[in-house]
Amino acid sequence: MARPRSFDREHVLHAAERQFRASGYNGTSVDDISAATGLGRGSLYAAFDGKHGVLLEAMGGYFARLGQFAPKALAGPDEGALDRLHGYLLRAVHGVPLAADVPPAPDRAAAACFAAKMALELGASDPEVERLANDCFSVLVTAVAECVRAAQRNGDIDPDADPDDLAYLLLTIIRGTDVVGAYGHSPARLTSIAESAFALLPRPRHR
Amino acid sequence: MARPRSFDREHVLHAAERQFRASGYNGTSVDDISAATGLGRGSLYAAFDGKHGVLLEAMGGYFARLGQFAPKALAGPDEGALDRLHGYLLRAVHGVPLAADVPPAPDRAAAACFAAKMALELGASDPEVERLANDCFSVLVTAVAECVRAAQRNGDIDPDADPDDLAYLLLTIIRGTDVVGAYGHSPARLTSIAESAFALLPRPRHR
DNA sequence: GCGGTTCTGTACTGAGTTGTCAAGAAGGGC
DNA sequence: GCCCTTCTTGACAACTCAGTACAGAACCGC
Repeated sequence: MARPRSFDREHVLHAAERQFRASGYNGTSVDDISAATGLGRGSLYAAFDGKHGVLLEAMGGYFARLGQFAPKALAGPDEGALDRLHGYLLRAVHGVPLAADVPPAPDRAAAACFAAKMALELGASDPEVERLANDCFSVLVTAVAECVRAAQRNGDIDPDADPDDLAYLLLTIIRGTDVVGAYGHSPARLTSIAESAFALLPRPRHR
Repeated sequence: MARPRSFDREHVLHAAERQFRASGYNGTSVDDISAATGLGRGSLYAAFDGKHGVLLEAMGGYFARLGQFAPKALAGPDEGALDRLHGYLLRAVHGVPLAADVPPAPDRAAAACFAAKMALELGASDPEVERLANDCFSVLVTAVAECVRAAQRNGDIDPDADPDDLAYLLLTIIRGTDVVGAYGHSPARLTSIAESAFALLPRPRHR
């Protein structure tokens, strides 16, 4: 029996995420968020807990999104595992889109993994962000490692290789393209890096 | 016939670099720089051109430092090239030190490549920084590619592999560890990533 | 349609920010 | 030892920022 909220919480967090990813945390003011979301300051402070609260919740939403889409892109039958890995790698080096159906931002630095950008900007001075960011990374590592195991079962990747080590390495490469992309390199260069990485995957020895 | 400058320009840029790398660009105020360098505001604005000018000059110094030390670590006779590459990789994943004789910062995010941090934080909105950062990257890619070529001549790396592609990939991995390190992963994990990458280098096919 | 509760927008405060300026200090040439 | 030039210092004004408080609007149940 009270006035209902007039905004969509997820939509607001989405807009905030876009802003943070475009301008960084310290480069974004509450007024920027207010303008991007259309919400007044009062509502922002009531619904979230100020700027930092918005960041944490936006990162939480990002984490949930990753946890939903990455496994979906990588999980499946053993036969297609290597192909899925290939496709994932090729897509991932071009950034993380805001939503599944929109292309990543044209500015590659703004398309970089939200968690990566925040973790690198805020560093160890913000343990909450560091942990959330690491959670995002772990979800991806787990999904990739599972896909590697599937490819191994199918005889496409050397069974002696450690799937977790391989997953860490692949994710490190993907995060690296966030940085290399920020230097202004062309998408073609990033694709080339992805292909080089894929070509070096350890194949089974015989046959 | 005028009063000489009482501070060492390089020393000031060094302190500013440390500050920027620790707190990011937007997270660093002119007062922070002033405190870190011991210089007053007036001197800062006279000697450099405000905060942004200090950043550009600090990045210039960083670039010069890279251009001097990275080739020194990687260049040499063909025989030891693979070993040098291995050693470089193992060191690089733990960050870029402020000077050759000091260890990288304990906070891995603050030890990340200066250029990488600034490029990712400021993105395409600051073309000068983007270009300077890319210059830093290019110096490293060139040095690594040259070392790969030396290893190829020595029969330690598959001669069919493209040394430039390999160098891009290796540098992407190193930059990736800047991000993964910022997530809070242990140095041991970063070392393990470096070793995995090294193990996947394409070796010559027959013997 | 009325009351009560919650949401919304805006104005305000105090702290922190950048860039400038003027007055004083310091050193070299003569 | 004096003068001129440059450097240095600290203070200043204008502005932006984060967070708060208050007044008004909207909606639900009855």
